[in-house]
Amino acid sequence: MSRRELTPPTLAPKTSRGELTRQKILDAAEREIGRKGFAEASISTITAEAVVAQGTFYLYFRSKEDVLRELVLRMGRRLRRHLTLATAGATSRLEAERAGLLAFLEFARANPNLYRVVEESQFVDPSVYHRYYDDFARNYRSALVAAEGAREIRRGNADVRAWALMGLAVMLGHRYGLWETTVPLKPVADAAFDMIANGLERRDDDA
Amino acid sequence: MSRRELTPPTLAPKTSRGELTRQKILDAAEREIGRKGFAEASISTITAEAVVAQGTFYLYFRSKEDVLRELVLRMGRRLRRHLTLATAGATSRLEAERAGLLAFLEFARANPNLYRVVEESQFVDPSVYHRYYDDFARNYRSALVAAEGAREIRRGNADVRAWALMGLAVMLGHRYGLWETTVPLKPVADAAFDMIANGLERRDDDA
DNA sequence: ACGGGACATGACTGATATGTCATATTCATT
DNA sequence: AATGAATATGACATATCAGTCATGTCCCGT
Repeated sequence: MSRRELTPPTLAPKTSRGELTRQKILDAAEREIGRKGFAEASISTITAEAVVAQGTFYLYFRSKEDVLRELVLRMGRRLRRHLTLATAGATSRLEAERAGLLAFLEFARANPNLYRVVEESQFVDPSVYHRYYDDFARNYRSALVAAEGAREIRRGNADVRAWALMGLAVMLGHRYGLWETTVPLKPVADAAFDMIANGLERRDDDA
Repeated sequence: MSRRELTPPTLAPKTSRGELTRQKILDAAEREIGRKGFAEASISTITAEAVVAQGTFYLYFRSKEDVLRELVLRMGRRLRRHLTLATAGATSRLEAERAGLLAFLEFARANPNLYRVVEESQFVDPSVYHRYYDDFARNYRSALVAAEGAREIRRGNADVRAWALMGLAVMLGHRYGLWETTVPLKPVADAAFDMIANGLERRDDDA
């Protein structure tokens, strides 16, 4: 499809009016792609939804792929902010884990379109998708390593753990955030957290 | 795109020659879609890869979506067989868990194309994707419930656990099966299993 | 060895979407 | 109120692709 990366002809808006239009297009794209998927959402659908002309699109984006990349970054920023706020009061790594998991599920349910857009980016531009998760994984990893150092959690492979925990959250977000949109999220997060914290293996404490 | 479901004109092959051609097309589609993604893989690309004429495609499939559905089913069958064999010798649920996880990662690394096809089905036909995971989840759930009954594992929400474990495996399969294709899988599976079985929380046993 | 159902071909049509471009409008600045 | 840079328009040329169809080949059963 699009090959060259050199010389962005216009791209970044120079006035607040331009910035506003760019945002309108991004918002429309989020809705359109989230609803109908990347393939079905055409540039003309998006610009119609944004109430701008087709040509206007190419003032700010080089292609449909380009918008999607931008949307993945947007999702990363928003989710990060949301999780930071949600885990701010946590007094330990495990408390942060419990709160973060619930917050993630709530975020997924509140932002189904963005959620789908990120998942779809995997097939449109694997490198942004990769980077998206890598960023989260890096943070996650450091948090786990720190908690190990503070003797809050058992020692283990922090990398594998970080990715495993992300996968767990993503699937639950899918299932209970996008599919089963009515079941209460708290019990789900609690049940998952129980497994994360205590494991499946039976011990002597419980009957 | 395609709307009506009634009256399949030909579809199912009546001779072994036909069945062979159908398989050639399915194999080609698996490679093409796995490599280039659903959008980029055109019918003509697929038939070229399969070395049959374009029209032949429509003897056995109604659309590109149709092939994808078939490929998801194929993945389900193959993976199920693989996991059944891998966990056959396990003497407990947790042993099955450990073996199954490793087997899954190995399967993902050995079948990257099928793996991607399944993930992409999510955006082409959410219902098959949903069903695919639902089938696995149902089995998983019963296994967990049975293990609870046999007092092998702690009691808990089997549904949430099943989906959480699937998500964990899927993400690790992605990361260590498709992205990091050289790191040994055994340690990854072991590390993940350790978290699943024992949890993150520190206990009195370990120093 | 021939009749007929199954299978196979590939050129062609219609529909749709992308990205361009000549032209028009806005608006801050002078 | 004139200027020009930034922004906006929408018709259109171009490309691509899905699905059809008239025609032809294979091969089993008799």
